[in-house]
Amino acid sequence: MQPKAKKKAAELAGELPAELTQARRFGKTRSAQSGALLEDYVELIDDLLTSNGEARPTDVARRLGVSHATAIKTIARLKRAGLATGRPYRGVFLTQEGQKLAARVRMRHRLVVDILLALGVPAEAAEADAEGIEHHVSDATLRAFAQFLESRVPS
Amino acid sequence: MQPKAKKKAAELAGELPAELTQARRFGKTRSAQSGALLEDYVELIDDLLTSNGEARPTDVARRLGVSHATAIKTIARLKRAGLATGRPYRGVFLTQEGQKLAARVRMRHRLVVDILLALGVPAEAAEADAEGIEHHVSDATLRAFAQFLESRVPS
DNA sequence: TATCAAATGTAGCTTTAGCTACACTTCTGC
DNA sequence: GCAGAAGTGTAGCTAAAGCTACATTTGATA
Ligand SMILES: [Mn+2]
Ligand SMILES: [Mn+2]
Ligand SMILES: [Mn+2]
Ligand SMILES: [Mn+2]
Repeated sequence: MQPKAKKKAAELAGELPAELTQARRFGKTRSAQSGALLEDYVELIDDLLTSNGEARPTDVARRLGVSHATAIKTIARLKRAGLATGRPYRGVFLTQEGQKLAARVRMRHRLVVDILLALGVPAEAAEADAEGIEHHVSDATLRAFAQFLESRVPS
Repeated sequence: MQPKAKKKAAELAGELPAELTQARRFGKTRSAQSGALLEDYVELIDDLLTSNGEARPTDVARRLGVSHATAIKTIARLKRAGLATGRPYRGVFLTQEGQKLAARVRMRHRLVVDILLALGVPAEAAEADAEGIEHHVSDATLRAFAQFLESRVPS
């Protein structure tokens, strides 16, 4: 049904099929995406705990721009995932694991914003785009970003 | 329930509430994400049409690493959105709108990969991360990327 | 031309993420 | 101490994106 001549040649040459490579990349993107929401929640809850001493579902909801019912359901998912704790009507807290994740996520967020600014992206666009981009930056890419920023003349 | 003194001062100073700004950013990220899958499908279908002359659901599925049933359902969504056409058992094609989107998406994808490479990200990480990052790059950021690459010494 | 493998499509299930509407606590102010 | 507002939680809906299992169509080939 399809011409296979070239494909066979490539496989014989030891390359792994391009389709598999592409499928693996898309798969990585999908799993990064499935963690993105939890990352944002954890980062935000940590912010609220630091600045307010408490993190209430309503505050989380307002900052994210979703209904409080949605926020509460996602917070339940955080608890199931072992990232958060808290008793009914008593606010949300982070487990140790949640705190570790929050720290990593915040660091990565800052680094992404800094890179965008260094590339000349306007401040508001940098902040807005970083909110989505951050979840798709691998460790290897993160290292490259850090090194690039270090190697710059600091202002 | 919360101390409001500082907040009121900021509002009186003419700043719009930080919560709203943050909520708007998260909202942008959510809508970018909801378009991401369609963008990848359209780009991939265009690839297949160019290289094979046809785009079959099975090929789309294999390249994306999902089941053919999933691919078919998403392709139905593309048709509903006016991006694709095609009759049962006869392959998928792109509408004019779909072709225009594919062109934009491919250009943006290349630019993101190029920027990552320019920043010293290893090739495979650049390709993999770009697959997710691309969907969160605004026009303003895209312009900054293009300008940054132009202003480089070309090798 | 009849067969049969591959491709395509359909059905039905799960999880996630959003919403509105309603019910129940908590806490503040009087 | 109580009333009412604010916050929290639950129920029930939709749509997306994934899956497996099964049914149907196409088309290559014997
Ligand atoms: Mn984010
Ligand atoms: Mn963030
Ligand atoms: Mn992509
Ligand atoms: Mn792409």
